[in-house]
Amino acid sequence: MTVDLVIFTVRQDELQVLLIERGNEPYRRCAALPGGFVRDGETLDEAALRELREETALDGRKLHLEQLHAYSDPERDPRGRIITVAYLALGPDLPLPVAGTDAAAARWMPVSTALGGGMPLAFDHAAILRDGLERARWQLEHTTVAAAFCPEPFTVGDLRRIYEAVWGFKLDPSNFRRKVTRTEGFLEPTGERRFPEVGRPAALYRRGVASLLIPPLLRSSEFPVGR
Amino acid sequence: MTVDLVIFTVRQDELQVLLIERGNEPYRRCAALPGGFVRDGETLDEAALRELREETALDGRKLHLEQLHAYSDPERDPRGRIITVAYLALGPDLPLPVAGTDAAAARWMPVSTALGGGMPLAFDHAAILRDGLERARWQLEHTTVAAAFCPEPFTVGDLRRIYEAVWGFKLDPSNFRRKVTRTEGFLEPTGERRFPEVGRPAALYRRGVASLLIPPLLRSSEFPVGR
DNA sequence: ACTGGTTTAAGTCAAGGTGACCTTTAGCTA
DNA sequence: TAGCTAAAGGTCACCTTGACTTAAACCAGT
Repeated sequence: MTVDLVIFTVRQDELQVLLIERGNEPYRRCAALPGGFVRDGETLDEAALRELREETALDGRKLHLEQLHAYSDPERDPRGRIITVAYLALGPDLPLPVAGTDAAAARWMPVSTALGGGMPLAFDHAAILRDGLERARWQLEHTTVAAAFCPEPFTVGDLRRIYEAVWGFKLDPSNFRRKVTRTEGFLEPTGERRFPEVGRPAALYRRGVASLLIPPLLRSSEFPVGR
Repeated sequence: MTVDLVIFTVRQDELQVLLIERGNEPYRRCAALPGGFVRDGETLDEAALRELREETALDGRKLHLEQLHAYSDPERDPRGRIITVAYLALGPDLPLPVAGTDAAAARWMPVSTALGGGMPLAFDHAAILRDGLERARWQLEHTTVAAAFCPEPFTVGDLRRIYEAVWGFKLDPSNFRRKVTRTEGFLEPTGERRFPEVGRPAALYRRGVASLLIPPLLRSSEFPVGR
């Protein structure tokens, strides 16, 4: 029984996933999702938080963490029948530990690269990653978790770039602003402003108390093709 | 490692759940969700289908079946640490097996009764049932699974009564019809009609190919209170 | 054959959200 | 000062929604 983590962040306007290089067989030196065996007396949530700490040195309290799915194909692990429960974690672009620690093999990688086929992932981790991506896109549409990607405080533009990175297409800045600012509890104004290199200063916000987006952010029947 | 099944149906305009009476310790003679241990070489999906067959004699191919959540509290089973993966199954009001079989202890029971506290459920099955109910309500709003509750062919009124039973409040028949008939791929007309005891005959439909409701069925910000 | 009851089906309309687009504001830089 | 950029705010046609009304189709009772 193991847990595996699909940890997403947005860096350089691109959705990235945290991968480790496996140090042991099977799939030694192959890229994989962080994870490991569940210990006795531990819940799955606790195991996911522990692996997060051990393998990536990220602070789980700063991340949105939710159970994704259980994977149980008897052939999924050559060592034998090992069921894994995958977790989805969303968080801001956090610093990774420097070399020398357990988690030194952890790397951020664009999701498009990881799924591109150039470097296969260990086990069924590619399928898990695809499921995680699908869930994340759905969550952005129907909940306010997108704010979990933004280090506080953040601007409406920061939030919009999260959506654009995860969904893979541009949004109208004006309509996006109207939508998120009118959604009660999505954004909590701080009163502060951020002065960028160029352009008008932007108001800064914190995450609000709302968690559901009703109605969803997009009402169009389909995402643009080729996303 | 076990699987447990939250099997919902709508009978007598009420959402009901399939419960069994446990024959073994622990929680002997107590009501519980059907389920059992996963066998070697079996996926979780296969185990769920097998338990469905063994314990309820329902045909899994006629049901909508999806993974719900994994429950892992070390204290959830007095026999020791047993992780269970819960499945949600939605189906029409199917006949249950007669006495004499393995599944004779299976009974449909209104969800409101099962969660009412009058008869506690075994293990953490009350919490699992609550999660299943929440998921089912969400699914009805955002997908077309409600049709899985209806034996084919069915009428728009049949479908509306499903929503009313699961959500626990009345819907405007006229607006409901407009919504579902305009949703491409939700309903597939058969050309037939059903002649009820009283009232105008209703057109009969089959399930369409669509699976997502975009936008969701309700756009109101909240369900009526006290649902 | 008519009337009343019941359910399906279709129509009306004001209110409000959406998507596309435009204008103004506020800061920086050359 | 002009020019650039991004934020912030405004306009408007179109569509959906929710509440409501009207018509249609069938049955039962008189």
